[in-house]
Amino acid sequence: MRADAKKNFDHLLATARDVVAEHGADASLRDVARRADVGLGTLYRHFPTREALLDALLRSTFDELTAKADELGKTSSPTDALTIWLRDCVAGATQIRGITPLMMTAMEDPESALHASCVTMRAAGARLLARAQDEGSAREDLDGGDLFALVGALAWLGDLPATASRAGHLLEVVTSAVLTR
Amino acid sequence: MRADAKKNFDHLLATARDVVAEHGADASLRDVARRADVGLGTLYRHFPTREALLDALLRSTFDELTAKADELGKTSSPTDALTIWLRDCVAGATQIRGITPLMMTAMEDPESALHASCVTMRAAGARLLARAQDEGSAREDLDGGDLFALVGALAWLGDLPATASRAGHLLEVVTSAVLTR
DNA sequence: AGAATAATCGGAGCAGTGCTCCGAATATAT
DNA sequence: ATATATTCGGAGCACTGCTCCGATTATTCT
Repeated sequence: MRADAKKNFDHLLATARDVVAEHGADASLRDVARRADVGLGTLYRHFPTREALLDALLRSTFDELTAKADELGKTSSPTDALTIWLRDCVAGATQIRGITPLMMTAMEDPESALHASCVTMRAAGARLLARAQDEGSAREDLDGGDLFALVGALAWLGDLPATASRAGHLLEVVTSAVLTR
Repeated sequence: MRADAKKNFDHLLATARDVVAEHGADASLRDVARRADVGLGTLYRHFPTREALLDALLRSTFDELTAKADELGKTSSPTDALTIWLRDCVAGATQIRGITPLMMTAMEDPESALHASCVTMRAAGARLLARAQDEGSAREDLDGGDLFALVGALAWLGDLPATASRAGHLLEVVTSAVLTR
């Protein structure tokens, strides 16, 4: 990678973080390029799709979440592990406003740049869920996809002004529905 | 209202129903006007905002839902009433793909054409919830807004291809969390 | 009936979007 | 210093929501 290319890449990423923090996941890509003092073509070469850009912004968060799932699976009780991980997961997805629809869509689209991260996270959650189910402390009629859907829905509520303030409480309610004791 | 105006109004509404069924709530309004063989200005005069158009499409459904809530409040047990109404409510909101974000936003914006309908529905749900709470069969730490949020989130899941098939089941899970026995 | 009027129509126009494409600029290798 | 391969940047296309206003037409009045 050429030196100037890397410079632009890094600068774009940093600028994108700001712009996305302000305007959410549907932020204008033109705006990102403008504020990074870079041509639109440059942005699109480094990040061919919006998903690619968002993936670059979220990759570290997502990796931490899957790592944390595995760690919790060893150090905490099945119930605690699920509770904590669900909370962190929702918090992670709430990092970027408006990303939940993209994540859910990416689940079914192998071409999406977000696909891999999402599938990995779903699997990590599924392991925690299975552990709790084996112990008898989680509903049997749920799978990893269901858990992911619930996380997405709760993160979605956290994004909306009308429901953001209650999202935390609703997370508790839903968690209590997943757990059987 | 002039005769030609009424003709266009009705025709626009019918066309909008088709287009929205195909492309969801973010359908191109230009497209609606085109397919109705009507100028763009005509569409915007009859329906100044997208919300106004969607409200016209959903008004009857919403009215039926609030009516049904009141009826269920008299004829069914608190538990049954809530269960049935939640199901119908989600089904109603799933009628138009992508309308849930608009509904949630409308809750907080008195200017929105959808505001009135949404507030009325929330109130209807709140009454059913309160009845169940009085009987001790619903969680005490929920209010009408929470119920509305949960309905919205479930309808949202019903809209997404990745989760649509499990939305029905997740509705059961959430319902069981709202009800305490 | 014919004319005056007021309501309605329809689309040009503006500012914005995502995305592509390619000539110009430039970093790197020779 | 020259040649080459990469990278740059923005013009351009097709679309969007939305406004505005001259032309058209239904209705009313004489």
